[in-house]
Amino acid sequence: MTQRKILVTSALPYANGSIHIGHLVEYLQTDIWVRFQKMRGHECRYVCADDTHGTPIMIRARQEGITPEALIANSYAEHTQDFADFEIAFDNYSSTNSEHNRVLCNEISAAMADHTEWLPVEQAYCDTCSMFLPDRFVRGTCPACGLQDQYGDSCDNGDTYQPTELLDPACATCGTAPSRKSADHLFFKLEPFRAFLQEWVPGHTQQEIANKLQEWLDGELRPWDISRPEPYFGFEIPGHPGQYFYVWVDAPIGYIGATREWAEREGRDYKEFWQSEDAEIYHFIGKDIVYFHTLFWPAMLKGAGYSTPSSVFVHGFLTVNGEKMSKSKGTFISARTYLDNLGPMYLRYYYACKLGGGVEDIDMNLDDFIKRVNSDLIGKITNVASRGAQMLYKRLDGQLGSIPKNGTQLLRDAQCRAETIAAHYEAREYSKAIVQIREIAESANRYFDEQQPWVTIKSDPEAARGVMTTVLNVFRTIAIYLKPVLPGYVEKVEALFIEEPYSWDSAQQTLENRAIAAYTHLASRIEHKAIEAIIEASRQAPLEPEPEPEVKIEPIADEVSFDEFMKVDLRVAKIVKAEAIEKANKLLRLTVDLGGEERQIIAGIKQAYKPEDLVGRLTVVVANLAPRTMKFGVSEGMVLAAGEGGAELMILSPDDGAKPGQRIS
RNA sequence: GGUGGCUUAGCUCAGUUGGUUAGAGCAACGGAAUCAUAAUCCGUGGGUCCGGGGUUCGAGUCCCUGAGCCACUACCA
Repeated sequence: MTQRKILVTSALPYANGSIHIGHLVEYLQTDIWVRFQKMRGHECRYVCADDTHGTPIMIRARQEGITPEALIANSYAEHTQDFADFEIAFDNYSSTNSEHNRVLCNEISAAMADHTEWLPVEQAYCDTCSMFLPDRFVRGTCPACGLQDQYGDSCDNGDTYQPTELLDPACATCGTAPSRKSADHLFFKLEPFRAFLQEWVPGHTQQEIANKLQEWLDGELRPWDISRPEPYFGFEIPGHPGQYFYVWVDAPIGYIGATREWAEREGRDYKEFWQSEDAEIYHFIGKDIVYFHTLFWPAMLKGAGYSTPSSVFVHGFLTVNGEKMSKSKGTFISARTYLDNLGPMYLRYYYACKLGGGVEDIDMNLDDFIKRVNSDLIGKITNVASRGAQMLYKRLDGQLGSIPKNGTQLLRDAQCRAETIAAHYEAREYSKAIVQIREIAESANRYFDEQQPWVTIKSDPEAARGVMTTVLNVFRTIAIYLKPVLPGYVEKVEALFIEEPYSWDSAQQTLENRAIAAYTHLASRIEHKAIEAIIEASRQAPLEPEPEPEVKIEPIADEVSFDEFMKVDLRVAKIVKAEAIEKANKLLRLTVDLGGEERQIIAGIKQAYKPEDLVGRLTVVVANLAPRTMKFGVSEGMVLAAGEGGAELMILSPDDGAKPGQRIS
């Protein structure tokens, strides 16, 4: 077989949070694939890095009173430790905030110069917040139709416009009127790559993904804004002080940066992988970042004269017990919490059992997790070694004999599966590989039972030795097939047989007439209490992990005079009718009594309140707000509520005694 | 509402381009075994393949339609 040269990446974890078992689906899927390729004798390099730039890192560091550099250093230490403890073996784990990466960003943007251009963008700028306001952060009146309080780029009637054309614009955060400020932004022109992408996508992504991408490719490919003005934590663009590369530019370039760092350390050239016909490049990613990896990224590489990915492998998300990971249910499990209670092999084995080559979500049912591991990995697989090796060591001097006639077929059957299993690994159909492996273990257990060596050892020890020799050779074959999934476990197997690290071809050898080492315990069952401890610890874990910070406390708005305040007419209202708007995800249609007058109000509180729970309640509404025409009718007021939105919304209630229609002042 | 995806045994999942009687593991039940850190083996039961229609000699598989769930997206004045 010719040796392939393969570069593999996993998506870069953001330096603003801990690794959790959802992330691990990807890193374990990738690690298994890489280990498999290495066992096959190919040159396969696995690189990754912390993704360190962008606004959230900047804000978080500010909150913690440390520099962004200190923040990402902490994250780096934590992430690399978690990965190492899960037996994830990177050839290099870097950081996007490295000098290598900065140099590459500059080189690549220079190489792409024909495809990029600086265009002045007049953008809203908030002096209070000292930042440019993205479209969504500006609200105002539509210049085309006069609708009030619209987003910065389009209104509900479908008119589109520039944020700067908006009448009465206001910063969505602090409410002050933004000024207009012009800044140059760097744009990457994607449209010229349409033909390339049309051709590239189908052969380099999974079918499902290609279908989805076709939607995008059928539409307009707008230029991509790839710079951000300061303040921004990232790489400043050469020759453009105060301008930074957008985080989604330097993140994927981080793949190259990590390769370059590795190459330098090893005395190699990163171009062997990134500017060569001979090498293959594979990106493992989650389905949430398909867009960046299959449109912008290949186009960027193409434009800058680099190799484009051989394939982008997309996987689904992890659910736990059939639903999204949840902090309150204790299923938001960090890598560290898991490791505090269980060894990495169990999760590696379980994910391997569940993973296929598609983009479907996988579910980790904790009950199933325990059963699957205990019955397959311990009961079936490890038991083969345990019952064979212990008897041989204790009662037959630990000496393997020859494979007897009754064992040749069994062993040959196990060995013959090598290419089938290899094909499954190659196609990332790990669950199918595991099924094969489990079948081998079953056949070995069956053989052991049929031959009854525990009986024959008394009358014909050499017959028993032959059975043990067969069973242990079969087990050894299983271990070789399992090595990409369970590297730590298989190291113990290599020690048991006193051998060098296995390659895929090792499965074709037969061990006869030689000694084995004393059997050491390979794996224990998962105890229920370990799972309970994990759940309990996850429930109590600090609420730090995933998305942005926590509760955002907005700055107090600018002072208003009493007269100005009195312009807002707040009234006690009684909700007399409430119904869900079928076609909307978040909206309820309320009818409120304002003391003799009934109004219809459309409120975005569907996810937080059931209509029937609202009927009869008193609450507070803005009564003199201009009516707003929506898709589902006119909303004649606004119900006041606090909270982050979604299900996290709390509407206001007056104390007992308030009457509908009374003014609040 | 739009787009894409999913729905097969109590649980987790296989089911090639349509082709005998729809499979596996776990769980359940019955039995055997006692070498193995309670681990094994044999057997049994268990299914409206989400519902409805259609194409076909033949549909879990293809087409239409409905429902439920998931993701992205729109609606929060």
